Amino acid sequence: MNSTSYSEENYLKAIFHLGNEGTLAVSTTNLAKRIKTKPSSVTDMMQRMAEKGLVNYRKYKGVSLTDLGKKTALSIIRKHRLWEVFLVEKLNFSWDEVHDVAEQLEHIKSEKLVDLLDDHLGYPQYDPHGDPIPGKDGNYPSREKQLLSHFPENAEGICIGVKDSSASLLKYLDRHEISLGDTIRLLEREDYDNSLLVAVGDRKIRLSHQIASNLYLKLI
Amino acid sequence: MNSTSYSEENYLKAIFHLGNEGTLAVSTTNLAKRIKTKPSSVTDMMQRMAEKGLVNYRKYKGVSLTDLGKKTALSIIRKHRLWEVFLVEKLNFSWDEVHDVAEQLEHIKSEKLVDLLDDHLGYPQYDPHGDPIPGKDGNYPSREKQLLSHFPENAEGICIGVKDSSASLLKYLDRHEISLGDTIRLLEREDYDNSLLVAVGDRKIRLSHQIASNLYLKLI
DNA sequence: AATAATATTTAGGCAAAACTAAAAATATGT
DNA sequence: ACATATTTTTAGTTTTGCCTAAATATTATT
Repeated sequence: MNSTSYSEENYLKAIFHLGNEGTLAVSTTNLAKRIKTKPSSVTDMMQRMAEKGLVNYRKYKGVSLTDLGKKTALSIIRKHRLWEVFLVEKLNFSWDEVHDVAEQLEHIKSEKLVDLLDDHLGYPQYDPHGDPIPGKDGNYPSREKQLLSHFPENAEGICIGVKDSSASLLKYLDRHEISLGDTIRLLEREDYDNSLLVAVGDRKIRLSHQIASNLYLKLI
Repeated sequence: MNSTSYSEENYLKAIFHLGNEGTLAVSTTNLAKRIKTKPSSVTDMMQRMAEKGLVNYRKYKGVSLTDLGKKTALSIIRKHRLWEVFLVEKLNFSWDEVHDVAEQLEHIKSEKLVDLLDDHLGYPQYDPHGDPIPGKDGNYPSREKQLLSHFPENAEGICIGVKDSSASLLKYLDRHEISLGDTIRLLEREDYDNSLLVAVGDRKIRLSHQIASNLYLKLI
């Protein structure tokens, strides 16, 4: 069995993140933006990855992950997040410097390494950004809540909490009439500043990344 | 400046190890054997790496490292050995399982990572196999002793100690009339079983890898 | 429903790093 | 020193992952 390449793994991860945990189909253009490459390169890659059984690809219809693809994506995300914990907790990286290094470390191939690292860290459930770490079996430890900033486009959720529970954040939400229990749909992500256009009930509101990365929603 | 690729880094390491710490010229055939590739591929690569200023290459005359090449090689060896220490001391890998994983980890690019790792490990001087860890500046901490098994072909040294000081090893050496202070020259390395043909004084002896990796010599 | 705009795919190429087969240079044996 | 053997290089391909430009589908507009 020829195992997945560095590039393939990055595609799997991107598809997983863009397509609401790998179930929705993702367009080649969106993938291209995410991977920072051209749509034609994506098409090319998707055709090869479909051959390998990693993705479901239908011309002009986008891609989604196969079971194998999803399993592989989860194992990479698992590695990424475990390494992030290691970097912050053991090496004293600050949480915002971690990403680029973890992006490299996640591709190291050794099951034993991951298992021993997991053990060494005490089987953490969340990474330094609060994102859940998939288990060895690929199961997410309770997919209850997710940051609005991590939502895929068009996903909908119910507001169930905040990450930073400072008075100023709560006041902000109050002023904009966003309360726990509200249904929020992500309409559009602005690449430039990472702000989000969301629908709260029937109102459309633009939220900064700052806000969105502090709002926990439960996917519906 | 475009930084060194995964492949290039492996070539640098190989040249360093084959050519008595990067000063001697190394033949393309020997390099090919080491890298497990074909001589023609090596020639190809050497021409491109010479362009980049990493090696000195003269047609039919072999290659050696430039200062830049040597500096880069040392930084990779530094990373490799630091990771080995990490794997054994922090994750409880056994010393013989470490190599393949360290081979991958050594290519992670992040100066901060290496520095913090070094700190986390308490600035170790030797890796789990007893090989010295180059410092940030590329200096070896005393090149006094080196395992016979790490010798390049035709290098000569004086036997100054053993790594495993068990009775059985010492008896073996006694029986074969090898004593501290003897001058030993490595004549030939057998790829198949890693055994070595050496000259002790004017006698030629074949030593198993097992033995050679427990004999410390001082290079002369 | 026809046309314009946008998204996606095809076709043809390029660079890295490998390969094989053949040519050229160096080394060896007598 | 000369023929032969070995080593090294060149030339021509392959695969991976990307690119641009052109062709084709799909979606949106009126």
